[in-house]
Amino acid sequence: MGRVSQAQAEENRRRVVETASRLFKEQGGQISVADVMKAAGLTHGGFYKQFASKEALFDEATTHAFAASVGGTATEAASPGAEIDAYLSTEHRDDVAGGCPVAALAADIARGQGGPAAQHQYSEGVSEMAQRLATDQDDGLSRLCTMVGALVLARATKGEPVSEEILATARKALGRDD
Amino acid sequence: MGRVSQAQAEENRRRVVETASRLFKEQGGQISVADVMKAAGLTHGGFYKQFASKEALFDEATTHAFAASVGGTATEAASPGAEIDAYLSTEHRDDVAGGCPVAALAADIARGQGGPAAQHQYSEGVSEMAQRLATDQDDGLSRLCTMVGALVLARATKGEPVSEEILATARKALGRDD
DNA sequence: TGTACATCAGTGAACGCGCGTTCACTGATGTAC
DNA sequence: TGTACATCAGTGAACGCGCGTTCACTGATGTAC
Repeated sequence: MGRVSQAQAEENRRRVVETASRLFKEQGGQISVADVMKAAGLTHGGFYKQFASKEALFDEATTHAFAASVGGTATEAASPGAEIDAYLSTEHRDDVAGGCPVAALAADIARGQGGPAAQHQYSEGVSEMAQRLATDQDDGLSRLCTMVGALVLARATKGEPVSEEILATARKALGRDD
Repeated sequence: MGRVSQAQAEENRRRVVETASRLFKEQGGQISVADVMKAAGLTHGGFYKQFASKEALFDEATTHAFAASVGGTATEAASPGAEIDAYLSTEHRDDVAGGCPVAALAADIARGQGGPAAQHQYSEGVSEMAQRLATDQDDGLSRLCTMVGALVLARATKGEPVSEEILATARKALGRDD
């Protein structure tokens, strides 16, 4: 399998970043380069033709995750209230790979996975999301805390009854009725 | 260094669990058995004389972390309000190893680090902490979501101005003035 | 447009390293008498 | 109480394995003429 067209190479690269974005959210920095490449349909040998290091991939994956999040499900919601309902649904709880990067990447970012670039990217993402959630009475940050906290806790307690309780209570606290 | 007294052995074991509890909270499952043992002042060879596996240590460390949390700083607070202030302080943000296990272990528990026992333990811890935070108007779960979310986000954004903003906003949302 | 050749994305094997785990050994501890 | 011996917590070296990363090689792509 010799050289590949520039267009193909770019598409492969994009697919690697997108795959990495999903797998890093789902499994964190412990996912291996080989696993990411395999999931993207490639072998791991070519990885360093496209990326300087695993950390560099994490940085790009973080950027991608936030870009996809802003353009994705979150914004498509009909109303701000519907966005909250979607965020605090069992579907979102169960879809870590496709879900909110703020919630999924928090631990890895806090532990320094991916350089300062990723951390800054993350902080920007937090601020932007807070702005999107802002109302007349609230700057959005405290609503974001409740939403992220609820999602993180619901995921960690998944399988126990309290998991659904958490989502329901948070919805209520944010003005969505049961 | 031959055999050691039963009392000494028990104390060593306790120290390993306590050290592991701190290091797992701080660095998650990626901390190595050798690092934990070294931090406890032992060599890694003896580890399997005391524990069945790294996962078994994680389970015990989780139990220990919750026990220490209930008996620790959290409860010593003069009032429920003071507890919230302590929880949402920069000191707590910066002391992951000594801090709340609900916030620090969420990601690892969600990713299945440590068996079902650890996850159940964790869920119990969540419920207990929620009860402790309950008021007349609130069952405590939504307050817990806000607190955990704020702490997790403040840690992930540490070093950026938004980190302190998050803590302050959450304090305000929970009825603590600036 | 056609031909000759340089480029380089992707492959697959290999590297050093640190991991979780195992094991032969040590010698102070605990115990049987 | 004292002695002889079995126990076993801890040591340090070793194990197989998977990791991040490197590299020689391939051969279709891109380009110079």
